[in-house]
Amino acid sequence: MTEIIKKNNPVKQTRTMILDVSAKLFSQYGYNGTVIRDIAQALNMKAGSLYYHFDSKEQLVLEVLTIGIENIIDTVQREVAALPKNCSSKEIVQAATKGHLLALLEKGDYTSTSIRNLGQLPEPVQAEVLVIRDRYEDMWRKWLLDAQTNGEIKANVNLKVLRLSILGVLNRTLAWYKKGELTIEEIAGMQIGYFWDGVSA
Amino acid sequence: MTEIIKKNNPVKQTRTMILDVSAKLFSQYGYNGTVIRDIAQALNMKAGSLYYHFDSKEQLVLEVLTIGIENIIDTVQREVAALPKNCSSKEIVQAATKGHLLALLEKGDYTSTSIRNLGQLPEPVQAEVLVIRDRYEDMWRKWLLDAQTNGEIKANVNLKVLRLSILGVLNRTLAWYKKGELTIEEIAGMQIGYFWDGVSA
DNA sequence: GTCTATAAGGCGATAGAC
DNA sequence: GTCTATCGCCTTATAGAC
Repeated sequence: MTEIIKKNNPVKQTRTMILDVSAKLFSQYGYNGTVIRDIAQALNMKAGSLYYHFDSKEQLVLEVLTIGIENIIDTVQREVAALPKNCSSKEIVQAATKGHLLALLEKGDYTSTSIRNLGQLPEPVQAEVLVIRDRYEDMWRKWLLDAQTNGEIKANVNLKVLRLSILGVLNRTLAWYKKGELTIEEIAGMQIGYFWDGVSA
Repeated sequence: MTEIIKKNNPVKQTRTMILDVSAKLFSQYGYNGTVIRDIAQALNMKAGSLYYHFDSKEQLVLEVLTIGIENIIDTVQREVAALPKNCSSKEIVQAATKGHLLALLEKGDYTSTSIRNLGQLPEPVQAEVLVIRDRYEDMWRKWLLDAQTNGEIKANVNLKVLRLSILGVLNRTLAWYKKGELTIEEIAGMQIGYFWDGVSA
């Protein structure tokens, strides 16, 4: 089923390729649905060999998740940092949205596992991931609070529900996005547009 | 871990209690993370006994998922049917939203499995569930098209992205909803309010 | 209907050869 | 670094007693 990719990538380090394949399989079949033998087979290796690079399956998934979330944070921060000074809150939120979707949909194997299945992972993994995720949500808390403070967002809007709704829309995009139909920029523009300006005539 | 519930429910049929417990465990730990022994233990039964009621684990999860989606459809249709004639599209969408969240958050064990983990289930199960889910999405397609046709939704809004975004917000609510903070009606009102009228001042 | 017992195979992980 | 071989445990499912 899963093609063998090791021989086609003689440059990449084995450790990195194990992470890539693990991310892909975890993302597709879940943590409990992915077995060490599948990961090894996709790399044309034997199961036992992976334990030279990783202590356990649990450590492997934790590393995949950590890379995924930090990837989102980096991409979002880069998009926001590229904005001109004195831009509006809407522009910041739009840039953050684009960054979030870019990381999620283009390098999605690493990120989607934590979004779809965090609750099914071993407890210690959940705890570590939640620390990083909370750091990320703090960034959104700040942007939305700024927007309400400076008057761009109505005073009676519940910022917690708004933040969770925006991130909900973005994360759920994973469930239906198909490459080639709409660009990520187009989707980001529509999604924030609907929240910001509404859809009513 | 999971409490034993059989003796406390002498009335309910065993088959129904197996479904209830399975839904709860599948929803929490996923299909591959839930083992037959856990389901049996929660009912103070032995694993082998379940096979008197169900042919296989696969058939069991299929039944849970089918009940879940049909539960959403029924609840949504009831909420919409309770509206007065000649109501606006916004009222219909709001009622559907309330119904969706009611089914999802209050009887969520049955519904959340298919939303969180459909892609990780056995192929035949996925195929059957998608048929019912598509029937449900057709209802939303119609309501949103009506809304755009009668002028309530701006002509340039992409209805597909809007539908997937709305359902995305609703389904993702599972990931953060906590009983007691906000009522389901309040959340439904905010979420559709943000989409419909926007949040900008 | 539920039990005990067990089949038949899959799982994560380890040890030691190369 | 990767292999072979295997340990000990867990998994779904079945057979037959009660």
